[in-house]
Amino acid sequence: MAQQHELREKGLRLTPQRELVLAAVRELGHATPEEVAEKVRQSHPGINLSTVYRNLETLENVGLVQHTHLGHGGATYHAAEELTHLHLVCGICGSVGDAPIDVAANFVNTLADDYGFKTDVTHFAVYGTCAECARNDI
Amino acid sequence: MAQQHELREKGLRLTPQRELVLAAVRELGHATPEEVAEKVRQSHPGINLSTVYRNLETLENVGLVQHTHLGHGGATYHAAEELTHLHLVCGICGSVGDAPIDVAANFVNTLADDYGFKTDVTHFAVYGTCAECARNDI
DNA sequence: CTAGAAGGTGCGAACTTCTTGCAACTGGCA
DNA sequence: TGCCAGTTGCAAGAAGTTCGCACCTTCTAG
Repeated sequence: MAQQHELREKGLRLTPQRELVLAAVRELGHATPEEVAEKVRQSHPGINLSTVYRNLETLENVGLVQHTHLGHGGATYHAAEELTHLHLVCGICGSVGDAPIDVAANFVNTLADDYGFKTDVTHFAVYGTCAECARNDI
Repeated sequence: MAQQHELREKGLRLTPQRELVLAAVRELGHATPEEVAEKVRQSHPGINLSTVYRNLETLENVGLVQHTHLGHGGATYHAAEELTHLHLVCGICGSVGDAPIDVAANFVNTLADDYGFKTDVTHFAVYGTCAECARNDI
């Protein structure tokens, strides 16, 4: 498995829990710590929530996952490979849609040129109303 | 005072606590509930945190204030009048800068046209690195 | 193949932040 | 002036996250 090397290469020890947490994040796309824990428990019921939190933090430190704030309270984690799109969070139904990064390229460049602000596009959620809710609402 | 009318006009009862909460939000620009509470306590020490939370919620319902997610955990509140700019949150120093809404106009239009997504520009924080930290970091 | 050190895990307790129930109080209207 | 609904303060409670500590597992070296 290439996956094993991934962790080892980062100087991490290869534990079942760690592999499971990483696999869960990848499978879920984006998930809260608790969702990750729930997913992991399907194959490894005894895993502790603290362990999930610690592993998410560890994996984030080595760049394999990353967290984003999707609005309400807690952070949401993604696999690093998936950070190629923006998140469109609907304030009404709570759904999270995707859009390719380049729709924001212009915006990012403007901020960089005019304000010297280096935007981390993958980290911010775009808040608003999704197409479906907009249709129902009006 | 016009401020009194504001609250009355919205069908709210005029209490000292409520006025103070609104005044605090306006004065602080953007603040967490706890910061608002702290501010209010300078002139009215006995105020309860619950009261601040409830008033922020009430004021938001009538459109006098609004909350935004600036990243870590809790919500941040603004006076409605101030929602004419974006928030540029620096992930390193934590500072919150401003930029006029129109820098995002293009971006917003693209999302609306291509995805039917109605972006609430004032609600989302733009995450990244501010000019100062970018300078120190590189 | 085995033993030891470093690192990781589980568990429980503590924290922080925010919410809720309830009794007492107060602003606004008649 | 007096009543009623809306508000407040207090305290308990829920949710999400972190921390300390003892035990266990992985990896390295011999």
